[in-house]
Amino acid sequence: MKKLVLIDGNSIAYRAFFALPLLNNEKGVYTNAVFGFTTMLLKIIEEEKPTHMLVAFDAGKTTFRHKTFEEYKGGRQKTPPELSEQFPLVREMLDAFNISRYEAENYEADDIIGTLATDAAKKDFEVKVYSGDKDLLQLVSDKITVVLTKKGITNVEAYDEALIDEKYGITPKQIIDMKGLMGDSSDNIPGVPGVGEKTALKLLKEFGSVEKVLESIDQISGKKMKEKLEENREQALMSKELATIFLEVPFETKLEDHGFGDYDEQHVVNLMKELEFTSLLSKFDTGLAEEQDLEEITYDILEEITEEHLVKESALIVEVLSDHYHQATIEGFALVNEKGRFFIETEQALSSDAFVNWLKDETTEITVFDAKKAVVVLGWKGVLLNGVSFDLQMASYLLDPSLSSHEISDVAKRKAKGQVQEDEVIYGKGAKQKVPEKAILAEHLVRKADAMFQLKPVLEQELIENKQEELFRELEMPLSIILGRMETTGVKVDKEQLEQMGEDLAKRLTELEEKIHELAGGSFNINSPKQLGEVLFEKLGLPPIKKTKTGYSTSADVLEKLAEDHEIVEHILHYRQLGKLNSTYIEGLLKVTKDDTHKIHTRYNQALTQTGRLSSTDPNLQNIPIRLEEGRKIRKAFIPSESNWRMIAADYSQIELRVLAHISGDEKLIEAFQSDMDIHTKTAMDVFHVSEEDVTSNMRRSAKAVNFGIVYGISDFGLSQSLGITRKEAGQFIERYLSSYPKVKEYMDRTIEDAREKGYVSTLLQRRRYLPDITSRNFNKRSFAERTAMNTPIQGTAADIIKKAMVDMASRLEDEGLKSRMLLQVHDELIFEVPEEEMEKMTELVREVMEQAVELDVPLKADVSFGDTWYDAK
DNA sequence: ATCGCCACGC
DNA sequence: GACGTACGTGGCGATA
Repeated sequence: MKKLVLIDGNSIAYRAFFALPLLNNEKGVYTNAVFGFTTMLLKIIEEEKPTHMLVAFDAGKTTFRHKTFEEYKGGRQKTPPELSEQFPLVREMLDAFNISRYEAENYEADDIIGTLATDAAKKDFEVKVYSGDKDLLQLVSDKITVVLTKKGITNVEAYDEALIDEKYGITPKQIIDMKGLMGDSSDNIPGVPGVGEKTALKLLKEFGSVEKVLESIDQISGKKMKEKLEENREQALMSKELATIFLEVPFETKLEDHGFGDYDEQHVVNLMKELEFTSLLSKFDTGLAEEQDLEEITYDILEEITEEHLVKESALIVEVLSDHYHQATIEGFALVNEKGRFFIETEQALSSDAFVNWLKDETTEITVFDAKKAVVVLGWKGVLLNGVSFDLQMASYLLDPSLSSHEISDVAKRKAKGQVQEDEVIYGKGAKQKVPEKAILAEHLVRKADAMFQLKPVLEQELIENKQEELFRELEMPLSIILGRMETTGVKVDKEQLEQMGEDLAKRLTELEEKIHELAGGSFNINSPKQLGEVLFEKLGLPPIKKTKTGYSTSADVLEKLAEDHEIVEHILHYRQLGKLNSTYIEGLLKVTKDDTHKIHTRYNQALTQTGRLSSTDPNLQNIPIRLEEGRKIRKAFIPSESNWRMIAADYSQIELRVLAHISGDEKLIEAFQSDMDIHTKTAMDVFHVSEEDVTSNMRRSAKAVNFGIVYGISDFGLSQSLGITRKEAGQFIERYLSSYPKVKEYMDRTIEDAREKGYVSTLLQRRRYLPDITSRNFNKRSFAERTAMNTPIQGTAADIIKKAMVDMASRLEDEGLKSRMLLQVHDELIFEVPEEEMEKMTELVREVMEQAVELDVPLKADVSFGDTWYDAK
């Protein structure tokens, strides 16, 4: 069957413009509307698979409707120039896709669409109309569907007759009557004053049309309403006329001329490249095109490495495919410096004394990508890499942590230095990943090293301009080596302990499962939210409190509210809790424990979070349970790796709030920390204006939640959730907090202002986070950016501080010749394993180093504890 | 393989 | 009044 898609060009372009932030490409051309439009276009092509397509635009300013009513569309805001300038680009994009476009003097896009749609319907086409304008609903019939944008650009809703009936209770034709009565402020159609959507629909359901309503004025209840209708007879009829889409626009072309399907992909790809729509390009086969773009590169495959090749300033690739780099295979090396470009096979490299010694040399200045990975991988092979001076990934991350990729190929593209293919193109991905033949591998690695060699001075210069050089050289670079050592050291676990807990849990889970199935009156998978939802809310008839996109919500906060209604609920909560412990922690940890050493080697990602914190994977050792005793016991399995050693855990007390006190300079907060008060009690005193004795546990709980909110930048909504109060109350609460701490309020305002001016916020050690949404017209986006602006300097500075403490700690351990080892970092906490004889010294040293990491206007406080296991160090 | 839901930590 | 609301990682089930 033939299918015609008609697009209301102006409407969709407007929609895209306002839905997206004001993107521009490198040349400074605004592209957000074109981008949104193109996204929509691709979606339509993919989903509708139209045989015919046409995009209609409004032509000049006046149309035949202005003869009827001069002020038609009066009072409209002028199209922003940032949008106007994009229309030619939209047209260009349509031409690239070989899609017809049409505009006609005197007529609006609606009329063109209406004329074509009805014509096509007669010829038995299936017709889809895309717009953001409800007016078009009048066209709907059994052949014509109108798809309206809902929110954003690709979130749409398709209206057929049934849906219009469901939503409005009228037929498509009556949409015109509805507009006639209620008017349309955006088009400046007056309608009948005092009649809105509700009244219009009521009248239409009773009488059927504007004309019938006017004939039957005497039957209408309400004196006012009668008067209004009487007075505005003509206006109502005129409004209806204005809202009616004209279906006989004269065309020079035939419907058949607007076929779609044959277009030059390369043309589209080129235009998208020019506009920098990289995310959209992935849908096209650009691989070939990119390969053609690569210029030749020359290099040598080194059979013998000599001093000649090993100069001080070099870029080095240590190629490892797997992200999971512990004991991974090295695929090859590439070396680029002023002497040339070289590829070296792994065997060759590692058996060359000259090369290995060069790697070990601390005075070289090697540029790598992901220093930690290189150091760890080589470390497992017994090779030391000591001369790393520049980590390209780290530099890219510090310059802008929000970039979704810091891969060499992407940095190279961004800075237009060197030509590198993406790793995925060379190796494939997932199960299909494999190493290509030597020549291809060698060239790829050389290209990467070559790009790094060129990129290093560029990024270095940017770091200097940003005043981030010290952060880079003195903090993150040394830390990456330290983290690598921590990962390689690993932490020992008591496997038997974990296995024992696992058996215990398994038994209890079986019991709970039986109980739940019995109470439910049948067996089902408790782990499936879908099945669980059906049991709870359909079979057992409990009230569904919250819905998710795909069905009923069964989250813990929902279940807690249902606990009183049915016995089954508490068992489910318990089942969930134990199930989580068993699958994620017991089974999860056992899976990643090395068989021979019983050690776990996590990996820290040092170039990922937006705030400067680390993250940890395989396994994540930063979310081992602690809150509930049941889960906390998992920590009993983390033990020292040598006999007669113990665990030390040291955590910063309220580091974020201390940072806040420092950067805001608020006297009350500073005083509280100088006198080492319980900060939540202090907050309760200040917010509720009571003395210390009069702070109830509830007040303290609320104060704690507000402090939590300040630290994590949550919204009034977030606070209302955590305290179980209304959003309004939560909002008032936050206001009370801010008026209690005026300097904090000043800090918040100043930071937002700052972010607006500069486009980014920074931490104590000059870490940056860019916040483009801070000027967004979208309330949510803007609010989110504002909260981020306030929160990032706090959380990010805390991250800076503990990182500094780690670097200091590592040098102290070395300077003092201690055997103790730093094992883990959990955001505000450091874990060590310590020989018995160093315990006394270490407890003091750790405290001192952490508290002296930086000097603030408030003291930093670290609590140090120890025990035979991580659990006991509390 | 990828998405959605849920749950754990700070 | 919109609209969806700290940062992460991982397991599971459902779906493609």
